[in-house]
Amino acid sequence: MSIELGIFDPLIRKLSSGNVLSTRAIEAIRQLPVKIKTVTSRTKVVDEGQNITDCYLLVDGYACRYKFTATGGRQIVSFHMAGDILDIQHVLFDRADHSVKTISEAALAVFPMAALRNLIADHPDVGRALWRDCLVEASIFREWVLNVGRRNAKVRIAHMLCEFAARMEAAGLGSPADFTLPMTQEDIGDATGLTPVHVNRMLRELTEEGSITRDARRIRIADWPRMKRTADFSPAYLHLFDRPPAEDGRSRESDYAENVSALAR
Amino acid sequence: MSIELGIFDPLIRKLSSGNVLSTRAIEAIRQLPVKIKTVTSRTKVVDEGQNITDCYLLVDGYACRYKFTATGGRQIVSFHMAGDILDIQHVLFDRADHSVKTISEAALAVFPMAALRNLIADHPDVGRALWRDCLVEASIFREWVLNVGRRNAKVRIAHMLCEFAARMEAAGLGSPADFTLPMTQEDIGDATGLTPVHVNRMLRELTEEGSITRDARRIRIADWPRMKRTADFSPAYLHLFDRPPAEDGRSRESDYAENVSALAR
DNA sequence: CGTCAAATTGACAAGGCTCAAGTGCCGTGG
DNA sequence: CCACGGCACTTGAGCCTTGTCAATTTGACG
Repeated sequence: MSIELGIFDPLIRKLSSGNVLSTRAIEAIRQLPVKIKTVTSRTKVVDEGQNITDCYLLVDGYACRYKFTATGGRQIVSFHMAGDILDIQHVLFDRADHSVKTISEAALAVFPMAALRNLIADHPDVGRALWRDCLVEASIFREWVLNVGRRNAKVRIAHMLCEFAARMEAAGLGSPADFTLPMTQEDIGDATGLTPVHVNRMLRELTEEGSITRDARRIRIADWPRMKRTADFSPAYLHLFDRPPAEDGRSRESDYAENVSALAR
Repeated sequence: MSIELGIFDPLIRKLSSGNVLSTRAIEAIRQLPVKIKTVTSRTKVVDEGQNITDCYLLVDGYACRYKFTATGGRQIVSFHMAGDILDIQHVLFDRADHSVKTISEAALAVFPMAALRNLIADHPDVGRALWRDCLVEASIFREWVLNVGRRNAKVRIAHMLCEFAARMEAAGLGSPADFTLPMTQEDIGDATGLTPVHVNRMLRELTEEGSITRDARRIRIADWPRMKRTADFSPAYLHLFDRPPAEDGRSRESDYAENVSALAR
């Protein structure tokens, strides 16, 4: 993939699902004054407490957001992939309430937050699309609270893997049949509130059951229907196939994609 | 409190913090065509999977949002108080991904979601304020993931109580010295991912240490500084005292309240 | 071929859950 | 006014899921 050409395509793709973006707005996004930065794995992008002036769009690779307890426990609160803005909340906040780092080699598009604010002021539909994206993220956070709060270790890990796979497919980065997931077992533990040791035990069980396969430190979902069942996973909360709500009283009849993948079933 | 007069005041108060709302916008909010509904405790307001056409503003009392696992485990993902819109995400979603119910007697202001959409289209500052409010909520969800994922039972419960107290003070509903919290021990368990039995044991410990007092099924925070310490609670993630970010390149010098309460320290 | 991070495995400990049996408070009906 | 019923709260005993600690193996890469 040529980085120069399609930097904003995954973002635009995402913002256009569940929303209608004007071609003017799409053009304005493409005109954002970006610099491309390529970084190694485990590079910190945002630091908790920091004042934010730049906006980071993940163009390639993977990242996560995380927080710490006073005793040093780390909790990953979300994973990110191409097309995700890593610090969108700083459009309206001045200070970071959590940190962000890459979990693989990654390419980032950096531009001034002020440019994004101006773009939103000129194009309300972009603001609406970004707001919607934040609402999807909030829905995912709710599911994570449920996941960590009420599911046991195996289900919890399986659910996290399913969600990541579903989001990757939705982002056009692969199909569940042949996923390889980028995170380490420690990352999985930090995301699910478990120790890496116990993650390892549960991954072994999932492997023995035939739900996943593992080689070269990469996890692959081998049996999606089975995995989905053990994971208690139903992707409605990702709002991937929602229609845009009617703008006002009138209901809007669009040729909205009935393109419901295997994931949604 | 006269319900007829001040229905929207807590909401407007909240939206005006960290944002500048025009007087026109405030007037438009006050003109929303509402019906007041008073309901008993444990009344369902929104049901998962439901199509949403109405918007519910909590005027008085308390509510929570929750989800279930396949095995029937309930997880509360947030608590709400006067001034909170209970289903704001349905401005942009057509389908509820979780349920909402009251946890006390409550008064609700109901109006068509379409009216809110029109209001936002006419007043971008209202949209921005609501977006910001959703971002604060997302930040709270992140903290809950951390809380449930990485803190032990006692700290977890203490943290949840501190957060609720801080939000109540910010909403003008009392000061930490004399809070009474509305939720049952089962609610606390469902919010923290614990069983009610274990919640009871931890509350006893917190009581014996002098952090809280309890009578007539109400919990009161007795020693705020101590409680804050055991809870690992620092309220930055609530974004209560953030300044509004500069709209564009220019930095904005407003007489923004330096009114930092005991909670922030 | 040495180094380092990630993964793996075992033995043991413990935090939190389950089950079970109460107690206390409060509203309701007789 | 009192008895009853229901719900929330309490408490104890034993178990189980997950954590802790420690040692070892594997794989990637210079």
